[in-house]
Amino acid sequence: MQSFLMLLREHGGSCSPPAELVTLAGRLCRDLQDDLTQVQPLVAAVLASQLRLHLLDNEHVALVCARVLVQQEQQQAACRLLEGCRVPGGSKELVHLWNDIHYCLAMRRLGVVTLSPVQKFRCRRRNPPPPSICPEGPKSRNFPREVRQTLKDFASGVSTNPSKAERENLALETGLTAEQVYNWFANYRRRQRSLLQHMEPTQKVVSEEVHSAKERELNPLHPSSSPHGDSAFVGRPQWSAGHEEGGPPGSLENTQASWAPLALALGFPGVNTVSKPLSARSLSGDERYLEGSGLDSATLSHICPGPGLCPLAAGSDILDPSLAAPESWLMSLALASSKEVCFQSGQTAHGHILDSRIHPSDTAVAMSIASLGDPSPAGLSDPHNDSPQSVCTEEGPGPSGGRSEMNGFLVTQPPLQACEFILPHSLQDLVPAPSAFPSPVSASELSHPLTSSQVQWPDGQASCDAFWGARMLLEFSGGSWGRTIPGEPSQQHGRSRCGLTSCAAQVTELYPE
DNA sequence: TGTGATGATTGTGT
DNA sequence: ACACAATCATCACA
Repeated sequence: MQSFLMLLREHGGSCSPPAELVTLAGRLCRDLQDDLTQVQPLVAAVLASQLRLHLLDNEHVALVCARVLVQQEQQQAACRLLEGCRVPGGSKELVHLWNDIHYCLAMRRLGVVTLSPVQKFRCRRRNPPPPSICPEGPKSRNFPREVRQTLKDFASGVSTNPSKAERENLALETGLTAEQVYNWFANYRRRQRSLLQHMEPTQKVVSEEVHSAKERELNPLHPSSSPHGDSAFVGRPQWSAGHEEGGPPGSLENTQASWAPLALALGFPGVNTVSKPLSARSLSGDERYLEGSGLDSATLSHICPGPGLCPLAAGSDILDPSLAAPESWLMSLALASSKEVCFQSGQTAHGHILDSRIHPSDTAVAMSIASLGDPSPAGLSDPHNDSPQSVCTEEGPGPSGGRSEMNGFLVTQPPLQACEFILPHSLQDLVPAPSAFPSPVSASELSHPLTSSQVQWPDGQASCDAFWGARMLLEFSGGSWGRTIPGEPSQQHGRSRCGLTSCAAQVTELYPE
């Protein structure tokens, strides 16, 4: 201290201090910053010196001098000091002190001894730190819009529960830390759950449907098994337990596939089911396949010829026998394996064929709607115009140009490959495999949620498959699904996120020529 | 200024 | 290490 004071006197008249003097002042202030009484002579000498502006450019010197001024009730002088210094790169501690000074002034003005967090925040907003100590200016605490969009896209398209590797990738992609990515998804999951709880009525409708579907499986004669038993679902395809009677599962004539098992597989209540560890296996794949699909071995041999088809290779405890719908069961199966499952679930009442593929090992979600009847690049013409029975209804006006936006998802590339196998609802309903499928549209093209008006909803008599396709599109895009049936007071609607971890799905709705 | 959204932190349980 | 709930602090917006 003494040597510093001597050195300061020596160079007091010069226009710039030697580096040694500044370094010494900084070190003294850093070492003595917790003892303002001891450092007071230094502060007095610095503030009285012509070299003070140079010395105050040192963070520690400025901090100590401002603190001493505050201690002496000279808040305004402390603020002028902080405004006058030029600390390279700024200083968090100086900003902190700046804020503390203004909290103090605000408390005096308000006659209170403490400020609420909001009051502090508004105090900071009214008194932003000067560029001298915060050159970059106040920055938003929120992540940039693009970053949040990236995270949202991943959450709605791939998984709300990314693996460590996925989080690290996202961190690289967004410039966040892996911890921030982790926090974001934790908050996201929590807030989605909270949101769903607030949407209790909707959730209730869906869960009731799940319940009644299970009941119908157990007891086909149960009153609720009537397709018209629930006004909320009038006109909606229903699942019946046709395969329980030993026959093929659900022919189109007398049975319609169920939403409920699909909901289980797609992530309504079933998210946990699908995301359980895949290691535990108690049944062989064959056993599981038979048990889960409800299909007999003859049917199996008919539907399992395709390369890459996994069912017999993958048994897993994640499979819930209640997921008896072939589609949902296969989806579970695909998750249990690391291979691709491709299945085509049948033809709808309007001749629509829904093809679905699951690519568990792919982290991207791709999906497309294709029109085999219109393979032109235009692909954008509406294939549904030829289907007068199809109705496209919505709860309100969709976004302008919504239809064409939907068309934007119609595949414009020529069909590429043959489908690998067909899973009919019954052997009688077996539909000849289309010769080709289009390639999927990149997930990035689904970066915004679709609306109900942007997918083709089949009419109320159509098979579940077409509903499923439409709904999957909405859900994979992060949108909610909704459908109003003309003449019916109630709506079908819901919101869910696909719970397919590290899984990509392609849903292709095809129209035979 | 009130309010809802958002990011982070902490504590608990597995 | 992770999931989760509760909570806090911060922020944008009406």
